[in-house]
Amino acid sequence: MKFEVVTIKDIAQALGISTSTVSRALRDSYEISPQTKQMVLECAERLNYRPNPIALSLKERRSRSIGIVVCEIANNFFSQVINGVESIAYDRGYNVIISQSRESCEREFIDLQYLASRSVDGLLISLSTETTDISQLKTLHAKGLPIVFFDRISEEIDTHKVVLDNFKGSYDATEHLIRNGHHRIAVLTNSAYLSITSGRIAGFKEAMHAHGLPLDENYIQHCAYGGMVFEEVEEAINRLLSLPDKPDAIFATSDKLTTGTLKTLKRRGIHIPTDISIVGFSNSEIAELIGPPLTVVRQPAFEMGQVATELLLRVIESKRPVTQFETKVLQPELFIRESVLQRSSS
Amino acid sequence: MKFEVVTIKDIAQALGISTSTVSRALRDSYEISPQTKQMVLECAERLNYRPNPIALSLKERRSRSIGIVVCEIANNFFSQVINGVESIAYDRGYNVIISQSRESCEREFIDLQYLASRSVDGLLISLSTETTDISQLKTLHAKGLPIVFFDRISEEIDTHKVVLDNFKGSYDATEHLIRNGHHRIAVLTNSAYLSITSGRIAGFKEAMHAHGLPLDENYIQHCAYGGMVFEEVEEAINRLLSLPDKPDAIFATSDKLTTGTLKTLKRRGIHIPTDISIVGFSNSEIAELIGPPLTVVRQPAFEMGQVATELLLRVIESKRPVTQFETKVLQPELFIRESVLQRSSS
DNA sequence: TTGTATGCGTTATCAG
DNA sequence: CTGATAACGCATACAA
Repeated sequence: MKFEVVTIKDIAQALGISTSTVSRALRDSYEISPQTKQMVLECAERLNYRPNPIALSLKERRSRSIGIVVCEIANNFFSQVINGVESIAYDRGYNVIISQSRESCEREFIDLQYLASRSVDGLLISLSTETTDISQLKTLHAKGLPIVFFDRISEEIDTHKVVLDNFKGSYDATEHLIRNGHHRIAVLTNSAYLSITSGRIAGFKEAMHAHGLPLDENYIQHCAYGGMVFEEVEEAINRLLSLPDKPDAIFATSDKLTTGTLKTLKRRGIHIPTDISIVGFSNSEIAELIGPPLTVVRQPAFEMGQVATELLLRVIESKRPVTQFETKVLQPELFIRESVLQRSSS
Repeated sequence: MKFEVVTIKDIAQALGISTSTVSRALRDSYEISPQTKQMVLECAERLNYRPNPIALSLKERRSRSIGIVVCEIANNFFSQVINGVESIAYDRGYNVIISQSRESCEREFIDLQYLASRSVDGLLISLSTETTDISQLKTLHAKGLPIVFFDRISEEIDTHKVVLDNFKGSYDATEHLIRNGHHRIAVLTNSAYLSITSGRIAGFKEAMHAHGLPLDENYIQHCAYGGMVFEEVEEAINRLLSLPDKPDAIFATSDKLTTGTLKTLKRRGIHIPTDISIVGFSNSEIAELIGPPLTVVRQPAFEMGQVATELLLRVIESKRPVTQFETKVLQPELFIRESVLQRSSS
């Protein structure tokens, strides 16, 4: 009951020639006569022949496919990255195999194992929140698997990286709040172990410092699962709102955290920006649809996917082992909208 | 520079036994002595042996992977479906290969070709808006590839199908608007060629009819790309709002169309529900975050993915060709919220 | 209980 | 110019 497929052998048989001749004719080898080529091509067309990539992969030890591991595809930032990846990969004849870690290092481990065994020619990865041990990636990389990190990177592996200027994104967002008269700015951010977190916190702190504002560590809340679990956001916000000196603005440092913040505030009946001002990293349409259109830090996700893929394919297709690696830094953009209350500036 | 992998041969060599013995030991065959098994297993562990699925696929003509084609992953409905699919597939030892058609039949064609050549053991598909010719799918199905349609199906192929009760979803949504005193209800819907569209329109019409309300075809607007192109939604809404007898409510029949509607209204400064009431199919959080939380028809997307996968695996793993196919109908749920203005009922 | 030989679809090498 | 053969990694029918 398996479905029969036309192979090179069928063509050979139909034409009474050898498989090697067929193979060469199909690959347009110079050592095949025009007539034979013609004949084979026609027959292949007629029988609706399709080369079997599995057999090819086995033989060539390459699959013309690249793997991408993200924490979640139901996240605008990552789905935009994937679109960017596909836009480049398809043009270059590569297929993209998508895996989600769902922020679990266990799932990430399984995904990687699968992709590796699936003979992907290269790997794009943005680490899961949980990941602390990247020995598996190191092993794969050491074995020669080209890897490009994007967004959530690891410094422990020397390879191409594509990141956002997290510091600047946060600095700008924070400064925007400060300029509008906010002093008690809270930050909702990812696990401190994620590469993106430190830059984002540093940008925030630096902006506060530059404007002579005090820092209160209670105003910095981490969400272990980056907001994938809604309750953690809710609890973090609740902690912030029950501080003796309640914040007058919240800065959420990721798409998911921004959404979670909005959801929590909505549920609690807290109005933006009259009750509290909000700014967040966000690539989703939500930002535009929320009460007053939300001021957001927009990440060039599509471009990040493209750049990462370009780098990866460059490594994959280079003859010699690549030893010089770059870290590309992309610039986020602050879209200023009405979600920040303009107070009398101090 | 390719990365060397441990094969069954390496184990055999290391142990001075034959590859077949190793193979059998690894598969825990009854004809291998416990000592040998032990030895092989230990050695495999030590050498970090990983079976090569490519070789397996080639040999067994199966890949233990299933393909899923959706129009877009950046769509909550579909990403939830995918999560449902993965939840079942992983437990049963199958991997899921995700493809997006981006509502283009050309991309869909390429995706299918890829998945088929990739020897997926089965296929889950929700057709693209553009697709009218399903001969490729028919061919694949005729060749024995198990296929399960979900959401956007085709009646032209006799196989398992999982759909939503589109009629009921629309009927309920429309009736909810009517009960709140709305008479001039407009519908924003997908291409008439999509399987889901007719049921959704029929449910709307039937509700209107049951409540003795007149039908005006001008109130029914189709979006050729189902809202994937924002402009088409904008234009459709503009057409509706410039009708001599402006609608007092809009019913959007898909996640994407609901979002597009909200975005357009926001941009035009039209307020919900004071200026116009809105109800829509939606699985995204947006519904909860929008101005007044939006009344929505929620589709059991995760469940749909699960059910479709169960059916597909049943076909894949059945020994005899399956001839009896079912069509499962899942029930949507109407979440009533404040997005509909309560008028004095007529 | 274990080893040998064959084939899955393809291409590369080596002979003609 | 074309054909036979081996090899990619694995499982299995057959032999021992």
